Amino acid sequence: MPELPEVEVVRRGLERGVVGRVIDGVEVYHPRAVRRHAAGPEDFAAVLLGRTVTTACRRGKYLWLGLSPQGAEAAGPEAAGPEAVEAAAAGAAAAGAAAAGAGESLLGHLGMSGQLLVVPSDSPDQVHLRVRFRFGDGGRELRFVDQRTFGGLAVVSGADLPTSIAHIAPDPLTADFDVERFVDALRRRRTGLKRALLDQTLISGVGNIYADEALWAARLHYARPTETVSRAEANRLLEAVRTVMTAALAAGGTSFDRLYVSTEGVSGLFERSLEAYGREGEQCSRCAAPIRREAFMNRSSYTCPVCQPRPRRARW
DNA sequence: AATACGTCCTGCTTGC
DNA sequence: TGCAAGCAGGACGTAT
Repeated sequence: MPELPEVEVVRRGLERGVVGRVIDGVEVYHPRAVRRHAAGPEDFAAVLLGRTVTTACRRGKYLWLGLSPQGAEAAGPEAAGPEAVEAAAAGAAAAGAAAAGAGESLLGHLGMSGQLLVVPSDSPDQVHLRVRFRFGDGGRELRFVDQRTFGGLAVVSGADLPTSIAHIAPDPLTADFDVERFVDALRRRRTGLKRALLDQTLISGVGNIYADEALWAARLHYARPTETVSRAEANRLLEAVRTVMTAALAAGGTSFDRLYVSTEGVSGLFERSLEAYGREGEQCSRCAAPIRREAFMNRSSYTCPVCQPRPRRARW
């Protein structure tokens, strides 16, 4: 299931594989894949034609491709190569608010099983191929493949940060993540600790796997009421989130159920490094107690019953 | 306002 | 053997 590290691997693949290229063909095979595109599948395909991909960005689990203005003379791949990327990055940093909201982007979310693949045009169609993008250079095409169709694509306003995801909090791997702000906001909540971690308006990019891994690393139980979490514990938890995600990114992500792959179709190797998630009955690497699985929020939570004792006052 | 929960979706696994 | 229930779970709309 793609969370921040997996989405970042995909973003990097898109940066290498499609930035600087001109879209000249779009085919939507399943309308649900573009349900967030308000104007419908036909408009989705039409509005992308002739646009150059200028950037590949990410916040939390969302990723988006910056698009050259509609109707602008299509720049050749050479003209809109790395220079365009640098210009966009510099513009975002320097112009700040002035650049925010301007322009359009192809926004995507992988959901549970979404894949963005950059593959040769003559490679066989995937069973769950939902959208195909061809490029003017005739090179490899971009394919959105999604078995469970929880993911989706849409053309939206905003290039710096699409307006439709302005409610998504910064993610903990960005340099300007405000630690104090996060700690304060977490401790003001009145909910369980894992619920808070999974709330993308508080901190983005954390899903079920890395929430369990970070809680295990920080020796905290998922049902700890947030108002009882000390500043030190909150900082420890955030540090654990960063550590586990950084390690996962270095390993190419976690491919727990083989539905997550990079743009090249490669699985990540972090599954073998998981300490809690998916390890029910196996020994905790710290204390040898068997890892416990419990139903929680209609999904599973894995904890070490010794390292992560259930709080007397539990909240979930 | 803030928090909680049902719903969407498909394919693999489990159990009778 | 075959069928059905269970399970995986991110984000959003709705309910409280």
